[in-house]
Amino acid sequence: MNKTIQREAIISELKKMKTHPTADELYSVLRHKVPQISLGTVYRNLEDMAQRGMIRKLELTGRQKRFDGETVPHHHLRCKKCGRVLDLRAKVLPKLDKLFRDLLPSLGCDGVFIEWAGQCPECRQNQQTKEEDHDGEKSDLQVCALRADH
Amino acid sequence: MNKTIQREAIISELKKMKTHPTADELYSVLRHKVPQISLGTVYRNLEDMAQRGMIRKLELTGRQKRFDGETVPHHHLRCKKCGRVLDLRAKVLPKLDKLFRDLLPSLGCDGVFIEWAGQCPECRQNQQTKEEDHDGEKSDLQVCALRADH
DNA sequence: CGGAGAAATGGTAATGCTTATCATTTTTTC
DNA sequence: GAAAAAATGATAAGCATTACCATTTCTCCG
Repeated sequence: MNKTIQREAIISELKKMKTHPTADELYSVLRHKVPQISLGTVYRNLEDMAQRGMIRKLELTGRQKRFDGETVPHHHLRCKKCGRVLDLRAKVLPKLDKLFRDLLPSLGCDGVFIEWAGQCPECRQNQQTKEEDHDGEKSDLQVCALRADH
Repeated sequence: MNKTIQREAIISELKKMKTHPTADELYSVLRHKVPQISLGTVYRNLEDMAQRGMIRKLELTGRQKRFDGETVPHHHLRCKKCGRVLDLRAKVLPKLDKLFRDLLPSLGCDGVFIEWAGQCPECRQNQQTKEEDHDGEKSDLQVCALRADH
């Protein structure tokens, strides 16, 4: 894999971002630094790098593919309000991973994809502010509509 | 929602199928029964019916959307060999659902998507047959490459 | 260095899946 | 059974991604 300006920019920018960008999101950021870069180059390199394990192509629901500069496995939350994908960290999650690891052979499976759904802290904050404004207004938060189900 | 030949065929055929077909898979089956049906009609109706809860649009990884005539939540396995999506049933799964339901509030989430990965029974069978043929050849089954990780 | 060969790029076209549009047909209502 | 409402088929448009290819950029080695 040769060293090129585009390639270096792609990986360094992705590693900096914490937002698991889609190819076009990364592209629009990169244009500020490497104006002549093309969307095809971004796609091509993201794919190659993911293949080599330098970055991670996320297996998520939804139309567009997302990429992550962090290669250590971790959980993700998709915000139902703003659509962004955020890291989810909690003490129970490593335990949950262990549980799954132990469970897989008995199910005849060798992997599992998990995507959490809810509201990100930011949207939750906005929601609260709104509720304070219209004091007494009902929250539209759906509580625990479990969808571990497909 | 008016009664039409196309609509009746779409829902009855989907309910019969156990393969969680994509829109075009269902379309190619339907053409045998309702030759003049169009792909657009299939898409439109699947979407409408999912909205009304008559059927279920599956939240899965991968390019194409899949639909399920069974509206009761259950787990799915995607076969790494043939790519099909099958129902996954096991005693532990309801317990797992309960665990998730209890866990969600503490994580600040209100839902979770799970997709199991592995080989379907059919492909597993074929694999075994092959191994018997080339007696002693190594299996290429990856054991427990946990991917509860994105 | 510097030139040959290999690899990557940018621009564009093509692909695959899905949604939108709209004139025509079918269904419902009264 | 006619008017109004809804759905259909055919086609075009949209979006995300991949393929293609002439040109440019890298790397290697004398």
